[in-house]
Amino acid sequence: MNDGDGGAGSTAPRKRSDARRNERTLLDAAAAVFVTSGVEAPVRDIAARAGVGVATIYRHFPTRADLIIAVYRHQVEACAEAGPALLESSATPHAALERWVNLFVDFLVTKHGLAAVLRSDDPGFGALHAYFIDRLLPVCARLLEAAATAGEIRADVDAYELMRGVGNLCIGADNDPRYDARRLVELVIAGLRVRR
Amino acid sequence: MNDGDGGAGSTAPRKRSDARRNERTLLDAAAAVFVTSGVEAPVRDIAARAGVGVATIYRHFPTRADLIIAVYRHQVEACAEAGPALLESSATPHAALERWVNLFVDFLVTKHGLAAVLRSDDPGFGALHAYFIDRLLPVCARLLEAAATAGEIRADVDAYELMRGVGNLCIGADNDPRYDARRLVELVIAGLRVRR
DNA sequence: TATCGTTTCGGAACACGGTTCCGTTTGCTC
DNA sequence: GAGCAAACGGAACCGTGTTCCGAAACGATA
Repeated sequence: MNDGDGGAGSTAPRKRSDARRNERTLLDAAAAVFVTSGVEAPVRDIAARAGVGVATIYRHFPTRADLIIAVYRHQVEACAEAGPALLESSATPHAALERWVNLFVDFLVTKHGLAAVLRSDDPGFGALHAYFIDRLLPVCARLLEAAATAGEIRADVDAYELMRGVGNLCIGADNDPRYDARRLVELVIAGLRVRR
Repeated sequence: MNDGDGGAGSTAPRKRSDARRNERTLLDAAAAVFVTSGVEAPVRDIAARAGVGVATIYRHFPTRADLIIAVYRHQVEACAEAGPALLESSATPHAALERWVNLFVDFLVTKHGLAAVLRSDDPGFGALHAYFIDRLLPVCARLLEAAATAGEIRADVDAYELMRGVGNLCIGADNDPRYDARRLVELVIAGLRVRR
């Protein structure tokens, strides 16, 4: 949470320089390994890539979830911020919702194995699940609400359920040419529409 | 495939009695353990429950997928056979499709962890994936085709993609009270309908 | 029923990945 | 430069899947 150099200037003891350097190195290494081997790549691989010992990973990122969060934080933030922007720039709330969901799906399917781990009941990934929910659920809820208010979609859809469902649909969407998650998600979005 | 007592009387050397007994015992034990601990329960747990050594499991079921298949074969068969029956007994092909998909979903969500393993890219589960596809895909395709012919749904939906999507939606549907896979699947089915 | 060859068994051993521990090193402060 | 705390690295530990091999059980034969 606190990287040691910014902060509110309160009780942050500023980390040692090698610690900060390693943290950065680890993030880069993890990002690289995630691209080639997926987010479930062995910890040792990431450590080797970064040229550090495995314990250093655990020291900086107590759970694997923390590491994944740190690696993708920027992109998740961008996705979260895109919500309101899309709502403003789109012709209709439904269009905004659709575009936002596509953004989310594109993010998930390009990160090998991320969707699979997002819903994992493994307590080790609880933090990851929580982060995504905390950050994106309100955005999704806002879009849903706007579309429902505009009478474009059913009012009985729960944002959590939708996000969870979309996340699930993205699982394994890489490495299977016969399966296109985007099409299925599109089907769900179509199912949301009120029948006229 | 061949349990050693039936067969075409060709080259089946009839297995030893203890082997047959253990196979049955293992199936029962696995079924029991799957109910309480899910299909990803440790091999040792299943062996212990059956009162046999771990090697005995591997001897009878070379991969975990083979064991899972054997345990659920009856139910999968029943699901497959329900397809044509529903098509005949339902008012419309679309109704039959909906009911069949619900059957499939009910099956998946009541088997802890099965959906998660069904789509797994782990080669060890390839046989499981293949079995489900082999057995159920034609049934699903038939229902889709009938509904499409009747003009009730889009004609551009691929059966594989639908099954895969439905399977994905069922992942983790147990142990999360906020997530109801049935509702999401319903949304997909609704999305299939042609807009009038 | 006693013997023997073969099948099957059981558990130890191995492989592999996550996680923790501890002696050593490094950076910071004085 | 000395002292101290933070941080490090890699060995060790643990749980799980998988394989190996000596022992036991089976069933045919005499």
